[in-house]
Amino acid sequence: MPSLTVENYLKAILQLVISTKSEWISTGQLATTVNVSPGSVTSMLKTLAESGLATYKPYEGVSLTKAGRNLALRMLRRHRLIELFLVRTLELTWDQVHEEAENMEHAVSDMLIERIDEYLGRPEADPHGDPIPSADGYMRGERARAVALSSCPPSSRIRIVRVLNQEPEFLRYLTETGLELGATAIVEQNSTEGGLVSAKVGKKLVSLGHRAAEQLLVETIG
Amino acid sequence: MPSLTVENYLKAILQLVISTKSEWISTGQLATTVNVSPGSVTSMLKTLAESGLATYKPYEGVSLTKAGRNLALRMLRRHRLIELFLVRTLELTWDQVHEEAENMEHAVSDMLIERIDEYLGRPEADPHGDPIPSADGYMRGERARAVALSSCPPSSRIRIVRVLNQEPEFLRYLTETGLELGATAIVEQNSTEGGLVSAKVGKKLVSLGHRAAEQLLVETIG
DNA sequence: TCTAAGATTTAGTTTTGACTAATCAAAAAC
DNA sequence: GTTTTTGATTAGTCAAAACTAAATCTTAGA
Repeated sequence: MPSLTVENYLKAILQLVISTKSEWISTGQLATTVNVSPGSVTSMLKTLAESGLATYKPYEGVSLTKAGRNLALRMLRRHRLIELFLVRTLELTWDQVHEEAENMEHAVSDMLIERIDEYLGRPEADPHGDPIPSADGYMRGERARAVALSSCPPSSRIRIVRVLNQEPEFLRYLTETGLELGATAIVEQNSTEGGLVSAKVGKKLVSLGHRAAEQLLVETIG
Repeated sequence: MPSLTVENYLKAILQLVISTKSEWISTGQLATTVNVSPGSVTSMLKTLAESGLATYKPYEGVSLTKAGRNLALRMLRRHRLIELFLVRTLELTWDQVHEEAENMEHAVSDMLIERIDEYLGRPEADPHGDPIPSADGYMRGERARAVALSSCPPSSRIRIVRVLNQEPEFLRYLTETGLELGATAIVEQNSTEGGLVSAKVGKKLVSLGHRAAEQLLVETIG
């Protein structure tokens, strides 16, 4: 039975693999994302390697083994199902559930997760649009069609399908401006120079920094 | 922020205080209930005393301070609300929820517990009939009127209001025989010598050992 | 009152996962 | 092709919480 700490490392590695689109993750990257000193990461990587959960090459980085990847996917599945469950039953908002799920994901049984999945009707995505891995470790579509809002030219008609940044403040800002999941908008302006994207959401004109617009994945419609 | 381990010790102490009706708990009792060696308990008791959560007298035992008692009550509250929440939303059975709540109780925020309490309509008891402490640390009625089934004379009409033993096998046995929470029955026989209590539940005659009958708290009716 | 049994405490280890500081490798800059 | 900078690893500590075995206290029995 892997410890909570091991579970968190594996999840972090997988998330970096996905977001950087590279198999190998450096010690430093991992140290920042799990918020721990580089030395601690090195020693954990040896532990993971010994348990057959990861492959570790000194000075090169880590990559997940099949077993490690499965465990990481399992954590992602738990996390996302729990998030959706809390939204559906207790009507928590999308900015409240990430933190909560972060803790709960280590404390529930497989049976409970299965029940939650059933209760929710085998959903495909969590409240931020993140896809939910299936029980057998398959991640149904990383939303192939979705692109970052920051890459949409003016006058694109778009629908928000996923938000990568889960910081509560950011999400609350999106809620305020009407940029919720599923909301549609028309890009008005997108200047790399100005570092700014603006879009019409309903009657309001909303502006976002380029950095923020990268965190919003959208589908073009119409 | 108290560790998961500290939370468990405090909860165990409080439960022993309640069940033995004595303020002071011995090292040995505690060691058995938290399933740890006596030496480990001694050192934890010193830790608890240092944090102001308990009073420790060598060779005499522990008792909880106000702070320790409040923390323990908070854990009981969490545990019991989570149990009921799982039964209500996911339709888990009363024999499944104890173990689950045991893990989850350490992993949820106060906000979440508050939400669950609200969602459930501020319930008074969990699926086993155990009373739920209020948020301000008050335990509404330890069911003053309830008595053990083992103490009921023949021909008493009774209703089951609480089950002390939460082992899944025991609870499943009760479910099978119809001795669920709220069920009514008539005591047929209760012989201390034979060490056996039998009662009519609906049309069935059910027999229990004395030890088991002590775990069922009932109200007399009619 | 003394002693033996039973419970409790102490002392010393172990494991896990973190830290810092020092060293070492690799990449970049000159 | 050195040198510098950056990043990674090692070595040594620390804290929490468990363990075992030895020592000590309490108490009940003789």
